Amino acid sequence: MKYDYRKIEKKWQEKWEAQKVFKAMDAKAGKVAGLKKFYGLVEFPYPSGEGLHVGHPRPYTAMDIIARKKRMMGYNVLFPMGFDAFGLPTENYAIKNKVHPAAVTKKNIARFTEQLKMLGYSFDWDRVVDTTDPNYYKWTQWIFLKLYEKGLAYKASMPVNWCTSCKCVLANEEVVNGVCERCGAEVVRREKSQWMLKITEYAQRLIDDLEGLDFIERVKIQQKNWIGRSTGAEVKFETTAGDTLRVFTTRPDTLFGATYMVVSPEHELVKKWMSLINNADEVKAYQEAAARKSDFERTEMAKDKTGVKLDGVRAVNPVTGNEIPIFISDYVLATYGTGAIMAVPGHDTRDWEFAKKFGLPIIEVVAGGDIEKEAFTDCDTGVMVNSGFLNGLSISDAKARIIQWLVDKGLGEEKVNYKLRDWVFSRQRYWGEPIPMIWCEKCGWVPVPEDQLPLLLPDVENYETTDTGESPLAALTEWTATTCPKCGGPATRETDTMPQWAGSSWYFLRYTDPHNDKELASREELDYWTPVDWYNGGMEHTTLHLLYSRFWHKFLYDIGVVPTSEPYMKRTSHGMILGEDGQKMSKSRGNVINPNDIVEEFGADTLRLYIMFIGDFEKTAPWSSNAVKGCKRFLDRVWNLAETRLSGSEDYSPTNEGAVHRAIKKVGDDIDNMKFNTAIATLMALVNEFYDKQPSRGDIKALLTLLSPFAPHIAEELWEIQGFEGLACQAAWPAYDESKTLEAQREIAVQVGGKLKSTVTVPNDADDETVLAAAKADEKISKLIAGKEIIRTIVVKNKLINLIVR
RNA sequence: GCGGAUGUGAUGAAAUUGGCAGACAUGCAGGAUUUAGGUUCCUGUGCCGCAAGGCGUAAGGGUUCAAAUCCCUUCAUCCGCACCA
Repeated sequence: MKYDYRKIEKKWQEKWEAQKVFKAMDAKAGKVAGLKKFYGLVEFPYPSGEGLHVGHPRPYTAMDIIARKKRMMGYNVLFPMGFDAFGLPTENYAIKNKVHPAAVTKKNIARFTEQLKMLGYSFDWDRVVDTTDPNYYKWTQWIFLKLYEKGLAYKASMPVNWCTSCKCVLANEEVVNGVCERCGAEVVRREKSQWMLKITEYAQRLIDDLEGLDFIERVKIQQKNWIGRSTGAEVKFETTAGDTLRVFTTRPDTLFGATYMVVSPEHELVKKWMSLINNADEVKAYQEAAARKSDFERTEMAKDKTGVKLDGVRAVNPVTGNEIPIFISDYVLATYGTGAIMAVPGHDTRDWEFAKKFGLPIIEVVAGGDIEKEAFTDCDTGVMVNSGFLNGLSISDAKARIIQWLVDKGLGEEKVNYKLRDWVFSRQRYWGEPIPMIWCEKCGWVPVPEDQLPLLLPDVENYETTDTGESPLAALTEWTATTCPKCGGPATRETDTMPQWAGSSWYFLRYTDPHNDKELASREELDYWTPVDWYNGGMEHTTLHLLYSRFWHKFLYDIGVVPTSEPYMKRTSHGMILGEDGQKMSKSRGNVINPNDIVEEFGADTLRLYIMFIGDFEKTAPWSSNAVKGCKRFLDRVWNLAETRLSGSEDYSPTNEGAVHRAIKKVGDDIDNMKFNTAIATLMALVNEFYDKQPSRGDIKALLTLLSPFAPHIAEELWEIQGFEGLACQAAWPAYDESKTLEAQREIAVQVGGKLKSTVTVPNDADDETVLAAAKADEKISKLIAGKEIIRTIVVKNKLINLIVR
């Protein structure tokens, strides 16, 4: 009989579904059954119109293998799937084709579901979550109201990132190299009134709590870098205008070397000082030029420092008492620190460049470098000079000393600063969760009462965005016009919607209790299932979704909704799949691989196997059509071994026993460590072994059990042919006997003077004397050491012997 | 510039963490069976050499009985952040 993967795969997918084999038990049932729980999570996809990409199966198959193994080990496993369906591509498609985004979404989800089922994933399909479902986004809105209630959501007018193509604002995290993360269009700065979430309030906890988590190191590092904690001091400088200019510095020790100051072009004090400034026209021109530039342009110009001196206002260095000039310049960012710096050209590269260009004095306050040539920025060596009471101190002592001095004089304090900024949370688009807020002239912003949630997204005629920076919802006057929940007077609704990242910030909680209409999930289910034991997802979400969802989770923990302060115990990340040409897959390059084609030609089991065999799970890997064939060939070989029912007992055969035990150990360990490629190599080697030495019925049973997480359909079919009990996917994961994994005879490498010269075979765990005797008896070795004295012998048990001769 | 990685056959990659480099697969070569062909099964395949043997993990140096693995220098590639005070 032929290995008819089309028939087999469909047959078993239907059986699994009909029998609800992968349904997770709820908390109560799980506790009654006395099972340990395992919550394995993959990032739910955005259901795009293109359908499943070949990149999707990599993380999904990996976690599917892990989930399947956990079930076989007797865990109550929650392995859910859902759809992150709000977002721009669907909206843009809807605009272009004059259909409702909800209809497009429905169609896309149906397609994705079909494709995911085609690959045989063991998702619990009864728990599907769709972020655009009002029963779901009701709770997304509810969380927003809670954030507002606790003062963590606020509306503020500020310069924000504006995507010129999407025509909406972007969060900081969504701007990559000055362009829009999603569409690649230019991002410019616009002053807009936006809903903001105070993620900065959680900055320190988001860093600190990484400590106890089993996240891959690069995720931790990237999050820490993004949050960007730095410690230093805030220092107050009096100005001749009679006010105070505050700066943040990480080098308060260099205060004596501050010879001028720089404020960002947007700094509020500049407006205040304008009447005192003699060169106001020049200053204004510089401000306008800066405002016109995009962030990208501003950084591009960075190499060449520009700026204008504020003629008429000066600051006073608090330690020296000297009056020093103030400049405005692009190189100081309005959004970091206080938007102003004290410039220490002797010990900061940027200040040094600026001082050179403008002919400002450069004073050495830390000895050890040559400030004539360049700024001396080393913080570890060097001794304070030209610094009054700091002279002779080390940098770290000087920091402590000056901070104490500043505190005593009321001129400053120790300060921690973060690069992280608050999360811009409004989008001027249609296809997102409406922000449940109402503007009342009398009462200000008033939240939509909880019992009126969900605030449904109304139907509109036209989803087209406007360049005015308003959401399409703004045109719906009959929807926006409402009454104030507080005073009953006329009021208008907020017309912006939430960003794509809102729905995904808590979806993993909903999976634990997806049909609950009383709360976002019951506390019992949350207590049982959370935190997520293992979450795999893309590196590109490290400073977006992953950070946002940790923030929301911490907030929900603080208000007592969830039982843990962190959502995910373990985070791993997969590498990207490139095209055969080694380039990123894209339609324009024509190197896109469609999973449907592979399944059609080779079957889902082959695709699953190949995508895991392709290489190190964490690394990017190019697609190879040839290697796919190799995996199909392997499954054909498996099929040939077991296509007719074997007779005999279910014991391992004496000849294969060692290999089987070794395979059980290796495959199990490899799955736990996501080394799927070597796990599959082990299975291939085992099959090769079985071609050499006739396997018993028990050998085949072991093979099918180990294979079933990787290639579940063929394993199930052969399991049935062999007449083994139940389903392969419900079989117990086999145990191995350590003593049986060892071979009776060992081949030992024999080195002379550290170079491999021969090998000898000795019994397992042979003692040093036996090995030495065997080595000396070896023909090649005896020749080599003849007439020489062995001055040293090194034996590594079961591995090698090294003879040092003279 | 800062931070993080990575560099092994023709190709994708292994190497129990300092102990026989190249498992497993692809490709290629030869053979067998079958015979109209992305069939199956053997065998070979790091490089030089007829061989004995020698040389090999980006390059160079070091530590060690022993280095792909540890240390130093250099080069290359990738990723993240980027005037962050």
